[in-house]
Amino acid sequence: MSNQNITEALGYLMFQICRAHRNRAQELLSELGLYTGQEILLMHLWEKDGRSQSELADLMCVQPATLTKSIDRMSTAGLIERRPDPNDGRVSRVYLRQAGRDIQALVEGVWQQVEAESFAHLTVEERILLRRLLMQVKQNISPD
Amino acid sequence: MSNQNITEALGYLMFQICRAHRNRAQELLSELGLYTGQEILLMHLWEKDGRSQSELADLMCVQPATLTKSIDRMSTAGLIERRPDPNDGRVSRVYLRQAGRDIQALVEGVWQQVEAESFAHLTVEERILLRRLLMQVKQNISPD
DNA sequence: TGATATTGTTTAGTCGGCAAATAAAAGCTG
DNA sequence: CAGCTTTTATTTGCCGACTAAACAATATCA
Repeated sequence: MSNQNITEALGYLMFQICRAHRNRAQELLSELGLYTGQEILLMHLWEKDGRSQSELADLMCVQPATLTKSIDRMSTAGLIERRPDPNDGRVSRVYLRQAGRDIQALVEGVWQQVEAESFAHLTVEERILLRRLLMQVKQNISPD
Repeated sequence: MSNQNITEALGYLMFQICRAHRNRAQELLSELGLYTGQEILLMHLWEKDGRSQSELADLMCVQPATLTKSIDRMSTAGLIERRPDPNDGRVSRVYLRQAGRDIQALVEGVWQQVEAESFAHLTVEERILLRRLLMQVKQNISPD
């Protein structure tokens, strides 16, 4: 119970898996001209276009300052664009451009592939169980 | 089975947990003057002092270039120091300095605290099960 | 109405990561 | 032994992430 060694912590195990997951996703996403994390932003726009930056920051659990630079780069790349909110001069809303829409299927394919690789050799029951356990962990640690 | 939506992927769930875990650890480690990831390097030195950089890179699943800069900063901070290997002119070995030894108990305390917070409300059986499932995922995705 | 919060975004600086190119030392091989 | 290959570490440059601070626009309230 009192694991002195960090190496044996469940948190460290998850840390290693997430890094491997990220590296594998990056390997495939780089072929689409994307960097890690950019597909998450696109995903939220595919779900609902024209979100404000603070809205995106909340959804992505990221600081607003992180988004500013990322949106700059993705705008330069032609994936998205900023447009000021007509009703509130403070907020700037983020909209998909055509290039950002066009890669949706490819990006989702990448995620499905990595998902399949990661959770191979697990039965359906085990996946359901894993999801239930992880949901509990998320509730424990997320500042809801 | 064919989850179109990335939000519902198990990989995304783990991604969110890892970020929350990292942020929580960072919050506590910053009080010790450490940045995220530095405690992992120290951990491997506490286990065995004087490791080479390539050895550390393997253990940490990190590129050598990442370590170079991190070791620079941690050396400046007085936590560790580089010493050339007497038998092989290529390798430089990393040794703990006193400040790096002194914070071991504090850092391990932080990890135990975050571990306890993260995996609260899970029975012993559930933790064992979670570990088994995660080990399988790690084997799937890690380039052993 | 006018002074004071509050909210949304940006800027500057730092850190952990990566890839690609480079340099230096050791190992191998004919 | 000379030449090629492999291993080890560094440099450069970029991206995602953070904090702290600044700035601009809207809300709030006396």
